[in-house]
Amino acid sequence: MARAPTSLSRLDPSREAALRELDPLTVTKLWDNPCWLSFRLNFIAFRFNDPVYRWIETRYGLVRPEFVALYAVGLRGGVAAKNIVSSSGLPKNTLSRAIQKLLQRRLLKRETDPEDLRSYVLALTPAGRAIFDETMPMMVGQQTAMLAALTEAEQKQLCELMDKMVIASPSWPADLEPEGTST
Amino acid sequence: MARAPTSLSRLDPSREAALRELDPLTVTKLWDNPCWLSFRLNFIAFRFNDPVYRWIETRYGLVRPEFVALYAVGLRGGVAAKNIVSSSGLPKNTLSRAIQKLLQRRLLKRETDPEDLRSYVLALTPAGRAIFDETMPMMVGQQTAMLAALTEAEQKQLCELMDKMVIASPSWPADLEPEGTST
DNA sequence: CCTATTTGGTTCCATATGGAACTTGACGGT
DNA sequence: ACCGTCAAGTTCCATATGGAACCAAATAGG
Repeated sequence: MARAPTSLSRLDPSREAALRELDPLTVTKLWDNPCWLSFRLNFIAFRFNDPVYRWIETRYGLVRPEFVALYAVGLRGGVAAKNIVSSSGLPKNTLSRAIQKLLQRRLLKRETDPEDLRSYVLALTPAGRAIFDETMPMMVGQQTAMLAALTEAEQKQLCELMDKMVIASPSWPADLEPEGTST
Repeated sequence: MARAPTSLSRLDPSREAALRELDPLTVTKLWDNPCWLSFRLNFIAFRFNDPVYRWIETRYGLVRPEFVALYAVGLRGGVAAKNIVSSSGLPKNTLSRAIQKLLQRRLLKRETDPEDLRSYVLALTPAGRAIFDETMPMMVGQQTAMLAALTEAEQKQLCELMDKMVIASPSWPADLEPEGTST
């Protein structure tokens, strides 16, 4: 598979239009790149993340890791920082700071976990919940816009395919050998 | 669509296994999150980017924006910095620095573009090409591992669905209104 | 042509980031 | 009960990052 499976297959007019809109290098990365998966993932994710985080930043002054934390707690109250760390991939000190900021701004509250005195159980304050409730429709809206090119059935397919991958993810290599370090 | 279309549908054993492997908050973000698309994209992309960039960093001492530039030029020689900027979403000063570093290390060479004297045409040196040629199989390998959970047909489907989205991308909102700023 | 505006690339500087060390509590083995 | 190891969260500090100003060349428009 030297190029993406859909490399230069059909030259329909909508594709032509897209090619004209996009930078030539972007076109190469998307359609003439053996690593089509990662580039398309990053491309689509970026088109979501970038406007969404900019909106949140200008509207609430919340920087990305802060919103990550707020969103996580909004989605599932009672979590601890470590959960947010392992679900987000952000370093733990970055999240520690983000949580401090949210505590200062009274968007988050926390109390020590009686099960483990090192750990804290996090919850949204009403103010935090208000932000969560306001951002959610915006994010869903962006998602809907991005999925609009697909039919309902295709959206379901996409969801299920990603689902399969996610379920298989524990078996993916998380560390690549530094070369020839075979067992 | 209050949760992901595949929320808690089938409770097959492979899913059970995945649920046990993953942090409970990750599970919530993946399967009980109205914004399933963005989280799954980021999740899968992260599982690719993180090991790949760590490998490159430890092996060649190339940091992410540096490798982004090197890879871009490897994929399509003769591009300029601006192309890399617009295809990667990285800020232009970050890329300027990355390119400087690659020039110093003689992985990249450049000459002023006769068409536009402000601009430079970039190309890989043999040393740069060597790195490109070595990293490519590793990246393709990681991609293959990640796609292994899908059948050939499903891989094709996934590729085509992402293709459709990418083609539609120029019509997605790139800036979200700061609220109620209707036309 | 000459000026006004835009664009490719670089530089400046305040700030965010993340590795590593640290503190305190949990846990396993003896 | 005691010690070594590990894990949750914080702090330290060197470095990366990215907005904004900048320079030089291109392009537009009178």
